[in-house]
Amino acid sequence: MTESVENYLEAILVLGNTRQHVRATDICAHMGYSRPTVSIAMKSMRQNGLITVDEHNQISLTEKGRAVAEEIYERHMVLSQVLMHLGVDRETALSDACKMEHDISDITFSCIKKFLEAQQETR
Amino acid sequence: MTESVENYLEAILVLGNTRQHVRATDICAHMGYSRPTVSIAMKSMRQNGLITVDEHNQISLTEKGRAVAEEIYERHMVLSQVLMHLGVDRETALSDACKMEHDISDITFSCIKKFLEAQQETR
DNA sequence: TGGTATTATTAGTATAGCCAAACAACGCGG
DNA sequence: CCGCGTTGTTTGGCTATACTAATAATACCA
Repeated sequence: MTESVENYLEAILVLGNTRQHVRATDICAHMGYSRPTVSIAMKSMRQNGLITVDEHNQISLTEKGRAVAEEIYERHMVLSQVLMHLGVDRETALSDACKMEHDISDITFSCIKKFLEAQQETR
Repeated sequence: MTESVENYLEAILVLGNTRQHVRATDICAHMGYSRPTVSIAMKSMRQNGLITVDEHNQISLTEKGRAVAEEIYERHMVLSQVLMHLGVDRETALSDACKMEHDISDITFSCIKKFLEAQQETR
């Protein structure tokens, strides 16, 4: 599971929450990539059982794909909230969280999450 | 300045603290890369004014290279300490810090550093 | 029905970063 | 002083990830 695949999955999850259908074009607009780039990424993700594409080119996450997407999305949320808690502005926090989310181990993530929860309790 | 170049610079800095000379072979051993890989990386870093190589193949950081190396090294130290403070074991903290150090913005790093300093004061 | 706009795909290109194999150069020890 | 081990470099290959240009398919509308 590479960083770019994780980002595509997260994008599909997020886009699915704000519209009926997700198509490759929507992902292009969201991520700022060209159509061929997204087309090839979708092909590979399809072959790896992470998404399905129906006859109207509508993209859906498989169970496997959704599991990854949701994990990454949770990391994104937790990490950006922690950074904002430390005083980082929203935009920077979201952007840095997007990079960190792919790199950190489960151990590190769970410790950071615990820290955030402890902070929120004493709020 | 790519992640791999930053890591090479950091390795040269660290190796320079524990031995007289740093050669490409030392970097291979330290980083687990092949000699051709390191050779090509050094060539590019030489051309970019980050290192110099003398007639005995001993590698030195230029002022520019040292500045980057030290900045990355500081990030490595601060980030791993913060993670350990949050309960992450030493090995995981060092390894995750090594990836995070390339990802985060100056803003985020300075906020994390401030947090660590505040924690150390109240220790 | 036929044309236009949108969308998807294919083909080819580029960069980064790694590898192994092969070759070159240097230095030390017999 | 010559050969062998260590070190460095060149060559060529591979994967990942992006791009542009061109083509194909679809979808909608007059």
